[in-house]
Amino acid sequence: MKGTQLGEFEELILLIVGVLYPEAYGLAIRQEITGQIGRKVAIGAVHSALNRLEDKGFLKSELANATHERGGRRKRLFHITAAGKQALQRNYELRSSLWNQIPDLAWKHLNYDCSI
Amino acid sequence: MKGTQLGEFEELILLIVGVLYPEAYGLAIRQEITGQIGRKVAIGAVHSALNRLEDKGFLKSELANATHERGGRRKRLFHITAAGKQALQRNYELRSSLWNQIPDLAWKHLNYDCSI
DNA sequence: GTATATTTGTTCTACATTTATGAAAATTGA
DNA sequence: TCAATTTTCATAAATGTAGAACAAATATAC
Repeated sequence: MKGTQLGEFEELILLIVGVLYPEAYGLAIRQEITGQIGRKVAIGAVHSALNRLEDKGFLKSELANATHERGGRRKRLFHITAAGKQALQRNYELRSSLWNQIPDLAWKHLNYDCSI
Repeated sequence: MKGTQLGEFEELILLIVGVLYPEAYGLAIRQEITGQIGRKVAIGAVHSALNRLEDKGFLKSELANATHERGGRRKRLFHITAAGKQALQRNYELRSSLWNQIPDLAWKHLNYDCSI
């Protein structure tokens, strides 16, 4: 992948930023992944994906003002750019197209529980 | 990703193996990617993805008999396993679900061509 | 017929990018 | 200062990318 391509994890993060808008920031995104999707990831993985996505122009971010809660470093809130939305749509269309091109024949052999 | 996850390129290869069934082998897959999809990849990239997919249990392969064409070496023909189909479907459903959870609000700001 | 070239295809090796992990550092309210 | 929250950083592992080396078959020249 060379810069403009969207990795598997990156696509997941991009979608979740959309779902969580306008409260999409590192830790909340991680919670969504572990809680809703049931996949365990470290916080660092999330942030490195967020940074790459911003470098590629699929996300933008700004620092939010401090909240009135105890503790709490300022959050970096992310949102999807037009390019990000376009990348998601392009991926969706490509996969749909390929999926529809798969002949029924390709699934037939799955019914027989043979070893090959 | 820990062994069972499907990478972006791996998912593409998996789909194309389905499309090309039962004539899915290294070079044909590469031609489909460059010709139909317009993405340039080296033949080594295709084979390493195929090998990983077979290791993960998403593909199986067998050696076909040699053809009577010029240079017709035996091909290694791939086909999707039940686990492979399941992985594709799971990915599809996860992305559809997330996409539908994105509030309209998340796209509103794209209409204004502002810098943030 | 046999040696050599040509074509088709896979395997091997090396390296780049993405994903993964957890500890350390930074910022904020009390 | 202290405790809470969030990001940043260093590092390792998995995935993606590239092309040369190797193998096996047919074609062609002699």
